[in-house]
Amino acid sequence: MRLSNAKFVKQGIRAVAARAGVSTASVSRALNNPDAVSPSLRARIEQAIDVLGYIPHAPARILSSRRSRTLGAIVPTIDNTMFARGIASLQQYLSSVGYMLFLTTSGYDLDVELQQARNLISRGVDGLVLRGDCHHDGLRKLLADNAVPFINVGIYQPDRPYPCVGTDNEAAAYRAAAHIIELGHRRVGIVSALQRNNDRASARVAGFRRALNENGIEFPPQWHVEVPYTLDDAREAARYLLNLKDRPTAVVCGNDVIAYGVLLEAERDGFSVPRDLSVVGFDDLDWSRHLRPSLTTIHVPTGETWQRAGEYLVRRLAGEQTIMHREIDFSLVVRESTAPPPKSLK
Amino acid sequence: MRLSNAKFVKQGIRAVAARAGVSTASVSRALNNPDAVSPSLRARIEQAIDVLGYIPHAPARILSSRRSRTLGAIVPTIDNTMFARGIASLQQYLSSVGYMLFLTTSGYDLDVELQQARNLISRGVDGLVLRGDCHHDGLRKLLADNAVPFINVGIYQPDRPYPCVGTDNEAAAYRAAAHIIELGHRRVGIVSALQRNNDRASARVAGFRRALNENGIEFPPQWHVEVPYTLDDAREAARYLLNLKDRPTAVVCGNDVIAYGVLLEAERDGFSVPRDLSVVGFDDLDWSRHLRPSLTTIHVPTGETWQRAGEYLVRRLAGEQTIMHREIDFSLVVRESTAPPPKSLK
DNA sequence: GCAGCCTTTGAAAACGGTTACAATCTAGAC
DNA sequence: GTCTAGATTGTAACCGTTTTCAAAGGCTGC
Repeated sequence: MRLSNAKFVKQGIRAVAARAGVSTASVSRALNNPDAVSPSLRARIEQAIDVLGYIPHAPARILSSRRSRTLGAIVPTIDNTMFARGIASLQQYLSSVGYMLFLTTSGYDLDVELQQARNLISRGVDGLVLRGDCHHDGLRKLLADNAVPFINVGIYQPDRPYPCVGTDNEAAAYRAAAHIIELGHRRVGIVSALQRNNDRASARVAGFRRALNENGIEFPPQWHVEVPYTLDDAREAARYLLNLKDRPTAVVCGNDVIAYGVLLEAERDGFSVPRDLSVVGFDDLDWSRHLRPSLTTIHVPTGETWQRAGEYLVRRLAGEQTIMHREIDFSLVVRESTAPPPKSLK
Repeated sequence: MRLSNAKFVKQGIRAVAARAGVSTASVSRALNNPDAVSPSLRARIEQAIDVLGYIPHAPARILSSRRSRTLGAIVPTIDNTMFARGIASLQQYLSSVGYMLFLTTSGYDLDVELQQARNLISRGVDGLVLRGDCHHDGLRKLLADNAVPFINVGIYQPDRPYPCVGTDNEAAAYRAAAHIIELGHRRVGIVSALQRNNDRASARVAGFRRALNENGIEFPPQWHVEVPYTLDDAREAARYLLNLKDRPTAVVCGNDVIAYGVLLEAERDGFSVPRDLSVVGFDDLDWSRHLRPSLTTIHVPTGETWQRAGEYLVRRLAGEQTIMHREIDFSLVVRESTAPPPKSLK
């Protein structure tokens, strides 16, 4: 049997309304648009809310209003300083504007990414933050079909029809390699992250290679190694490169973790950096300037990048003007790990 | 005007039902409890879902069923390897059992933590994962009032009436200090994390001190320094300790990042570790074994800890038997950064 | 004192699912 | 062939909000 008598309502907005002697509509208004109710009513409602310890039920709110004030983010993994950093900034920004963040991970698997996107859309997110522009076709269709705003973060691709914000990885990598070349190196190895399903990693490799090409530098294929995101793998790659009978005098790395691994292994094998070998990283993690030798690397403002991604979506959802492609500047930070090549190997 | 003719329903479960020629109840059943509908019906429904690209609307589902299959987690920050690790494990586990995770951060602020909890409860989470047992009184009340299951992770407190899972930080710290004492050190400095609103950090300090006390070792107050979670601060603390005219011969650290800072600064100031100074860390981060000298530290199985926290809540929500206090074993990992004290300073 | 306009408030219909309950159908027991 | 228990399906109320629409109330200017 349905109880229609308000006195019996024990919780929810109806209880607040009953207690304050107003309608549910007024309570809702007092919550969402305080200026729309008279001060006296508002005071009564606020008191009732306090007394009852009323907490609005977000799912009901979302169901009714068709807006969740929640964004979704899909990153390959949060167990990577760069992503953790970015997510932290994004979350902080979103919470400052009253939004929440639903965070999921894909493990660099495009199918999983699609699945997670479906999940998030099902959850009612207002928009999606994605990493890079390497996605499943089904994901693009899904986003289009459901009219979900999204942005690709960590890349800069002004020619593509999708919104993005990030640094131009290709150009940054080019800059890193150019630095090495300017120092006089002609024998340059590359240790990159895995390129599969990782357009950021591939763009960096492309940048390295373009710099070598444009300077007429030969690049034997065995001087390029791909490794996962662990120190052990990076060390192994370094060991391999350094023990080649025709070894490179410099190594450009896909990220700082790899560079650190190369640094460690070089020292272990008796090479002095930068005297015998120059090493360049990419990302400029916190500890890179503390290393001995400190690491020459590309500084990428991760926090800013992710915050801007959030800003883009929030503004778009508010119907404001937005910029589709936003470039975030990188910078080359020259520290101790790079120097001219040893005379003997020049 | 209300459209009652099913043919006009364009989306949602009613559209699927119309297309498959069944009731919404059957569609719901096919989705949530496939065995409850006949195979033929199920097939028809699944086909309709496919054709329409139907995605269930989670908020409606939550509203109606009063269950969200979502947990909330509040951590101080995700910009800390240990938390990132833990969250990653938790999330992976939850997704394997069909749960989602709402992640928020408190920045070590109890008021913010309370606010975030309110936020998460409002979002309809089925349970909450909290860090430690240092909470706002309002949070305890909130959890009790709303009957929200929760668990304190990263600590082990069998005497408290709240569920928890984690290592016994006090005992682990005791073990670390005992190792130093066993090596013969009598002059031991402590560089801990900030203890304010961080019961994990305080428990570690307590463990260090108990070990010193029980061995009758004097501990001048100026040998204890507290620092935030950055390399710079740790280095500054080390500089201070090492330049004391009466300097310690060993430093036990609240975590590996601090220990790394101490290592760096010691080397910079011309001290050789472990010959002139022994250093012990806590956490055993990935890179700790790669350092030179590699770091003696307490290994804490973070991933397992957080996964168990998830398991606890999931089981509890399923009405299964659960263990309220679960201890996760730590272990002392002895590496190169510890040795007997120099004879001259013994 | 009254018409007309704004502001404030309330009644009730959505929003998109789940689920209690009832209705129907099937098969086995007698 | 009838009866009954069990399996399958449908009907419709309900979850807790928002929001449309209309009604009521308060002012202004005449």
